Amino acid sequence: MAAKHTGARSERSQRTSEWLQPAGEPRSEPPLSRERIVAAAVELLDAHGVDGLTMRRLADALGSGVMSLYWHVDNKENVFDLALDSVLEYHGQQTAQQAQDWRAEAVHMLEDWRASMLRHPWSASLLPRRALGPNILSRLELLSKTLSRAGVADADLNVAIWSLWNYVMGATVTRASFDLSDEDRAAAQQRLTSLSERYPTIERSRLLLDNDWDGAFRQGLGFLLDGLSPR
Amino acid sequence: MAAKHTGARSERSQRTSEWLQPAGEPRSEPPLSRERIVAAAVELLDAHGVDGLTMRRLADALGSGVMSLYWHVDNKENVFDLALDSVLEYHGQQTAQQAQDWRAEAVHMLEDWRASMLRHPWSASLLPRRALGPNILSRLELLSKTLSRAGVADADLNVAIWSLWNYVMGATVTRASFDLSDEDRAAAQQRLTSLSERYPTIERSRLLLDNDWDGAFRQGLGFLLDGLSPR
DNA sequence: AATCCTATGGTACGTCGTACGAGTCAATCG
DNA sequence: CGATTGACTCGTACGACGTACCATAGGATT
Repeated sequence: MAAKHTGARSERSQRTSEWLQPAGEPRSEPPLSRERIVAAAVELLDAHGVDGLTMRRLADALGSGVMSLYWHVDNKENVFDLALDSVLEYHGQQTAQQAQDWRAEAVHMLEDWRASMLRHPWSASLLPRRALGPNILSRLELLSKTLSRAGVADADLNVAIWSLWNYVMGATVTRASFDLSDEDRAAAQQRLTSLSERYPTIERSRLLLDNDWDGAFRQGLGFLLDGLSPR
Repeated sequence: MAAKHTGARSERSQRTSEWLQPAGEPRSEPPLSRERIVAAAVELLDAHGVDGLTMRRLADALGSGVMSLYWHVDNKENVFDLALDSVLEYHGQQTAQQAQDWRAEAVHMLEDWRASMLRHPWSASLLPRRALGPNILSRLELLSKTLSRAGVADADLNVAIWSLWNYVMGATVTRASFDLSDEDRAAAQQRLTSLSERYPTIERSRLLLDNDWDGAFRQGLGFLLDGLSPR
């Protein structure tokens, strides 16, 4: 509701008179904008995780006052929403061979999706709490079109879409949570060995130690697509 | 590390002398314990969501001082861990016919899993950030045994487990996030209609309006198991 | 009687999100 | 030209949070 804005105002007056520059501050800050705020937020989230993003830190990183942010953004939740969606944009090149190999196209989009989120592990833990942003909807739309073109029956379409979505979401969320556990790598290792007697089967198959996440993702996706393919 | 405890001390002295009871306070609070704390935390989470759980509120609900909690619990993160794991316990009855119908057994466990989490929607948004608790590992162990018994090749076993896990996780996380969006039901509705031109395919298939979540989950799970089944 | 362990909780500190309102500056209008 | 308006910035302050620190009390052990 609030925060109307145009993004006009190209550059600032650049500090003409010297008599108020408090100290050596060579920064010529561009004006605030929703875009700059979101970019800085993503940077902070990448660097310090979900808990590392505070409005004060964000303002510091932008060289502005804290409350100035609230002109461009509703509140902190809104920052999370925008940061998440900004990270999920898809630049899928529409090659001419898209129609002939629907399966490759779907796999490509879904792998890109997963990769985008793993580049920003905080995004996975944010997703469950936020509504669907435009970039997510775009991907669902594209997936829907692709499957439809592939010959999936209309009656099965929604189930197919959700199945693929669920698979990607789950894989990403799981993988990201493993990434985040660097703080207690030692504890995890110890827990694994201490529990090997209690969970013999998954210990034997080395379920938690298997590091070929990408391969497992691709292979499982293949199985799922097998199940979904029109027979 | 801290917070050793026995859980001994069965009941308190029940307030014998009246001369210090400040006012009509008919509560005979049992002593604190990790179990009571976790139970109260789950209750608060159910009622007020993730952000509604604070240590002060938790202490109030238990009729104790805030800092007393820290004797039994390391910190707030620890409370989240315990609450999450407590909600994921599985009471799978080991019927005799388990060996013959591995597929039904897997489906049963996975649907119970999903149902448990949907009973406590906050659990889905918590999962991505926390390590694997014992109850999660138990379920993975059971799933592993079941699939192994079903004849899934050892080489495919981990992929199969993760695929199913991912599917359930994704489905649950997605579903729970839809549940949580009751605060902006109006906004969502408006967004849907306003965006119907931009996303024609998913609008036409009514992807976001389809309310048969349970059916879609079961059906998609079927597809996935089809793909995973040894041929 | 002295000591120790378990358990409770009051006070206080630093940090958080953000409401409020005063400030600056350019554009517009009379 | 001065007055007004609207976009934008930000200092101050408030209430709520997690939790470190420390004082306390009572039962068990010595």
